[in-house]
Amino acid sequence: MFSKSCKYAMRAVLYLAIHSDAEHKLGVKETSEALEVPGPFLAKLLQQLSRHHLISSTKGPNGGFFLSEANSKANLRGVVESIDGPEVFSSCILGLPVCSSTNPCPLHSRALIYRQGLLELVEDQTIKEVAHRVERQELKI
Amino acid sequence: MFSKSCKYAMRAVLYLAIHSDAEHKLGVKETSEALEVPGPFLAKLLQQLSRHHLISSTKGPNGGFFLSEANSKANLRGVVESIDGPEVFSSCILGLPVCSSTNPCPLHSRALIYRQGLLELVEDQTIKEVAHRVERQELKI
DNA sequence: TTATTAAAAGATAAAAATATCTTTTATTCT
DNA sequence: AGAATAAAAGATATTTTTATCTTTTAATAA
Repeated sequence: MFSKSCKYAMRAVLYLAIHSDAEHKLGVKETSEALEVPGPFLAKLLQQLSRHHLISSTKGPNGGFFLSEANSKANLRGVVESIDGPEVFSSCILGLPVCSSTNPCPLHSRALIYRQGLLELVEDQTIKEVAHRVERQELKI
Repeated sequence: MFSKSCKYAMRAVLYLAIHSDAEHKLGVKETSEALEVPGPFLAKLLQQLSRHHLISSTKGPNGGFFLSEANSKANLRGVVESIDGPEVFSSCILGLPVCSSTNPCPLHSRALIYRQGLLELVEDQTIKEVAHRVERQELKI
């Protein structure tokens, strides 16, 4: 499914959505400890997300990572595509290099449906909305 | 999604379903060349499938891999679970070690739906049925 | 029963993903 | 301006996955 990196990234983004804003930034250390993921590795992922403008960051004292208003109004699709690449939503389920409706693998049409579900999963709610649900329902991330 | 190994395995099983039976067994070489996958690597996968009785094999002259009638009446789920493990259909989409309906991650309920689709994809037709479609519609594998 | 064939098993290697460590750069505060 | 802080960037290490190679075992056929 999604790579370990991608899962770390999604969880980190949700954590930032809940615990950070432009006035309260979070360091890698706090975030990685809260999520129990390797700190230096998460740092790389957050840097990558920041470069792609999916999260925000500043250096120096009181600096750190955070979600801007704009960031939190986006959905998780961008995060997934930034880490695992856009192909996760389109690549052939049998791994064929070319597989399309005109030239399909035997599972193609069914795979389309399943894949649509996957896309909706990360696309039909904003990060902010997911984060709110986590808070209201005390969900784990 | 599925690992490269798993994709190779599914394609090989379909290839065997089409081109082999108890009287016409196929060697690793022919199969790997037809599918353009690394031979020694495919050999390992086929051995594993054979150990799990998802495909059949015999040694010696005229030996090789093939699908028995029983093998081809099964579906692809067993193949996937044999290679990637049963967790592919149940593990948390965010990678949380525990994630259930009583203790869900924020994407849990939606992930259930998508995952159901994935399961149906490999479960609701027999290998034989898929193979027939490949032949009738000249699909690639 | 001997030679041959092909899978099974075991050992090794290469590549990719995951994880860590060090140095540099930007920012803030004193 | 200088010290401190934290991300950015770069280099390195470990683990897992993917791939290959060699030896052994089982089966067939001559």
